Amino acid sequence: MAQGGLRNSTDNRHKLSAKFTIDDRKVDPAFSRKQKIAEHRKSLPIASVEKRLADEVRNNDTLIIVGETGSGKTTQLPQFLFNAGFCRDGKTIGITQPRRVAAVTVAKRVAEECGVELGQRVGYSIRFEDVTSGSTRIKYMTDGLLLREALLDPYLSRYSVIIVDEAHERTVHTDVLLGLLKNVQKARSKSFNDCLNIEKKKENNGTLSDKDNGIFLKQCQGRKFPPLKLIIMSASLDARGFSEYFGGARAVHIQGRQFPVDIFYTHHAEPDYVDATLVTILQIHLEERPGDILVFLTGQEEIESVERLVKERLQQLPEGSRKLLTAPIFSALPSEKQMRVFAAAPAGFRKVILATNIAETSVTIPGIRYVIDPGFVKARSYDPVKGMESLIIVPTSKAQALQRSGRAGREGPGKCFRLYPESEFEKLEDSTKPEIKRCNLANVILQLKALGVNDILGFDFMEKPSRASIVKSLEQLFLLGALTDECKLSDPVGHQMAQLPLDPIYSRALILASQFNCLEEMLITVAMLSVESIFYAPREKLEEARTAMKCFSCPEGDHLTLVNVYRASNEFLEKRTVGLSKEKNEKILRKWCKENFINSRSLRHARDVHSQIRGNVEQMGLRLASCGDDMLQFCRCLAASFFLNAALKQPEGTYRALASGQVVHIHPSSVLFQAKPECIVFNELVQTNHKYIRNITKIDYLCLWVGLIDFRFTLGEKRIEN
DNA sequence: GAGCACTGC
Repeated sequence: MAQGGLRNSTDNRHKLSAKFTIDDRKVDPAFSRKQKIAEHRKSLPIASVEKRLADEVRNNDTLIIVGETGSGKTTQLPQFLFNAGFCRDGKTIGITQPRRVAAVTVAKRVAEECGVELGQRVGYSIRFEDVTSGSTRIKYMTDGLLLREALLDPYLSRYSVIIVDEAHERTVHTDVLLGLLKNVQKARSKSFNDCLNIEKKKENNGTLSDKDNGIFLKQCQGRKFPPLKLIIMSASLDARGFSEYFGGARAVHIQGRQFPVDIFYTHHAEPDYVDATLVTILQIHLEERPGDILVFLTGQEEIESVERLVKERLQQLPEGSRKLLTAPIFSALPSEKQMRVFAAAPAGFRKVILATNIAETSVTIPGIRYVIDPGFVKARSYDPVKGMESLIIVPTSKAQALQRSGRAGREGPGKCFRLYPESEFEKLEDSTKPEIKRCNLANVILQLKALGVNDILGFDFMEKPSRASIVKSLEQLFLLGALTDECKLSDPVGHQMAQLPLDPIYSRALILASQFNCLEEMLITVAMLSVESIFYAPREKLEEARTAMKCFSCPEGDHLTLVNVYRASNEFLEKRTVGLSKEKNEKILRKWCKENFINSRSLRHARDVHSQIRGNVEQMGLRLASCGDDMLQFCRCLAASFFLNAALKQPEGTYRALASGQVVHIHPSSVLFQAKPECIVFNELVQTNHKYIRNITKIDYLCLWVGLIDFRFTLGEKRIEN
């Protein structure tokens, strides 16, 4: 099997692959591809420790693996465990990823390496897409999806091993999952030991006490669960936190394969990092050897302004030095435009990619040799007292700076220019604050309650959110009717809300809408509110975009405007695409979106969410009716669901949010930006330059009270039932 | 007068 011996060093890898490239011409391409894959697998740093790793997993119920970039841990470890017999008895190895793309691409790669069809032995499962079957033994999935699975199968009984990958990113889902897995692991070992004891007793004297029987039935339901093996994989060098959390679990380190990256710092702090960025881009372009540049900026506005400035400065250079192309990338950019960053620059040209932190982890761009890191990031934080989120620009952490510089060493040696002095680097936080400590917890709490965790304040989080934050979210859930006076999930409202993959306030709106006879409209509304920016207005076509938006705009506000967009897209599809293939359909819809300045990725996502949620509410038996032209009915329902987000106009034209008393401004993207009605409900409050409220609908002041009374009535009803 | 990045049976 190991022909030519196992070689790990980078040099050998290059020699081997070069040799096989030449041989390709003579042999069957499929065969040579197989050979190449086999050689690649053997060359990975992790390959030489296959047996050791399998032993470690066999001997430790929990294992922390620190694997540097390029170690091959994500693709190889599940295969090693499969080969070592961890899937006997039809059990599955589950690997979670924070992002959908990663789950899909890794699963495809591993299926190919195993030489099996995707969805058979190797598969993936993400929202809207399940490519697994009864024979799937290696299953890649998003961490959010595994959390949802736990609602149905609290012991996660089909899994023998669960691998939590990219745990260092510390997303909310990862953190909740870690706490949950810790409990599942405990419960499964207990059930296993109890079963063993009971079986021993049976063998010895054939009698069982009632207590034993109770445990046997309750915990094992007639079968014993084998202990759950847990593997936490992280790319951060510090495994201590994970190890301590899992009771001093063993940690192993796997070397990576990265090319060296030289780090440069400035001598002094830069007063204007945008200007410093500009100077550095041009300096690299004029003085360094060929290779593309990746620049990390904080947001769309900054990216667009740097792009403009680069173009201006280039005009001042001699003609021969102007061969520099800019390519922006950020999440809200339509996919067609995002694709431009992946296209190679024409011969003689250098490409400079201006990116948000989307390029830190989510997308990998080939050809990068230089990274410019001004050292800032736009981050979300949450103030539980004000109930307000904010998006503010803050310095990166050390780990983030490291991740960014690593982007220059994917294909060869690179350089990273940090636009701050080395002394400043030392002052940075080691790692970014986990998301769970800076977001609204209503959703997390609802999920935990549904999983049977009643004492949220006592839940064993790796890093516990503040008491204030937990209490605020409990209060919000109570006000929405999801929790009873005893802080238990209410029946049926709380259980229904937990079942819906939506923000609790949206779930509540859907349940109310079935009583207001406008569930059809509310379904569309929450689907559209659940996705990122439906409208896309590039700076250079702002006027055109505004005109396009007017066609959909509804005087009542943004919610019904979104409904109009959704319905218009539906009508368009029904008229134009009868009998066309799915691909043609997609294409023609993308064209329609472009003409109407709508982000087709967002609309597509909203359509997926809509069809999923419609299935959910139908299953719950909610009444799917339309209010037709009776806008008042819809607005009353909005008022009743979003009463926590009501605001009143003040004499100066600003608004006061009723729940928190804060002064807020209508976001300029709202159709009501100029109309300024007296009484409104809003979808979200986010502080950027101002405290902005987004997605707003005008309501009658009376509606708000009627809504509140309706709400109290239903709450009262619920109490009586309880 | 303006939108970091992810995710959900």
